[in-house]
Amino acid sequence: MKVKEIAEAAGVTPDTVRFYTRENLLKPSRNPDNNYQQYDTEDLRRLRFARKARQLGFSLPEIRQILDQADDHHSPCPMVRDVFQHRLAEVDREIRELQQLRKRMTSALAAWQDMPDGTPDGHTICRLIEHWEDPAPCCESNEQNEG
Amino acid sequence: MKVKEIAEAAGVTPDTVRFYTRENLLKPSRNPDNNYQQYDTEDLRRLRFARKARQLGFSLPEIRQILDQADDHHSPCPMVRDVFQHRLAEVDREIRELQQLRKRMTSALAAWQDMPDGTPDGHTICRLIEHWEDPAPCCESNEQNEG
DNA sequence: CTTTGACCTGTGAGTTGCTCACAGGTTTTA
DNA sequence: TAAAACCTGTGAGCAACTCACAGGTCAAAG
Repeated sequence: MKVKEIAEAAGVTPDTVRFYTRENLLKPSRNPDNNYQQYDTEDLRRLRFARKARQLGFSLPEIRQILDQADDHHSPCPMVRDVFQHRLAEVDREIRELQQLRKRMTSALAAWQDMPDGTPDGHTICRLIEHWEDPAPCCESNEQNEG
Repeated sequence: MKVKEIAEAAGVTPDTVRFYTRENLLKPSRNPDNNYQQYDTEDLRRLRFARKARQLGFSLPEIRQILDQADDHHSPCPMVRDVFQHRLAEVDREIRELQQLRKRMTSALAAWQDMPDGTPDGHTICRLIEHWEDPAPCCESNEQNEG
C-alpha cells in the first residue's frame, strides 16, 4: 500500500503516516521502481495499534517502546499496564487543574458583571484582571511557576 | 530592578522574565554601565498582570494585545470580556474531552482485570490495546484525526 | 590583587504530536 | 501531451516556557 492508501485504511492523514514513519513507528519497504514507500498489513496493524494506544493516552515514545518490545518477542503488556496507571493519575490531575481554572474563570466572570470597564490611566491596565484575586495561594510553599 | 529581583517580586523564574522580555511583554531600559536590563515598577505591574491573566487562561499573544491596547490608551476590558467567553467555552470542551479519555481509560482498565498478558506471536502486539474497542465512533462523519 | 561564586547577557534548542509548506519527481487521467 | 493527483524528504510552526552554553560583570573573601 502507498501512503494515502494506508492512511485511509487507518483513518488518519497521509501526513500522520509520514510522521509515524519518520518516527520509526512504521517501517515500510521501498518500491525499487520509483522509491515509493510500501506498507503491508503488518504496518497497518501497527498503525491501528498506535492510534488506539494514542486514544488511550499513550505517548509516541511509549508506543514505540511497546512496538519494539513486541518486535523482540517480549510481552509489552506488563509495561502497558504499568504506564497506564501513571497516565490515569496524570489525567486525573489535569482534569482537576482544568476544573480549578474553570472555577477561577466563572468566579471572575461573576465578579465582572457589575464592574465598569474603565480607561487606562497609567496606573491601571485592565482592572477586571488586576482587581481579581487568585483564591489559591495557601499551602504549598513553592512560590515559583507551577509546571 | 535586575532580572532576578523582578522575578522574585513577581514569583516567577528569571527565565520567565527573560522570555517575556524577548516576547515584548516587558520593555526594560538598560543600565549604560553594564548593559544589564533595568526593570521599573511599571514592568513589575505588567509582569504581575500577565501572570494573573495567564492564570485566568489568557494566552501570551492575547496578553500582549491587552497590554498594547492599554499602552495606546484604549480600554482593553471589552476585548478581555470577549476573549474570556471563548476561553471558558474552550476550557469546558477540554474538560469534557479529558473526562471522556478518563472514561475510556477506566473502562479499559476494568476490562484488563482478568485478561492474560500473552506473548507477541507475530499476529498480536498487545491484546490489551488491540482488543479494546473505542466506544466512540458514532455520529460525525469526519474520519480523520480530531484536532 | 586575585579568585570564587553568583549573577548578568543573548541565543538556540528541546518539549508534544502532529500539520503545513516547499520543491521537485512519478503516475494516472483526459 | 499536458494537467491533476499523487509521491519524496525536509524544515518550520504551534505554546509557553525551560535548559544549556559561552562569555561578561560584580561583590566579597583570601
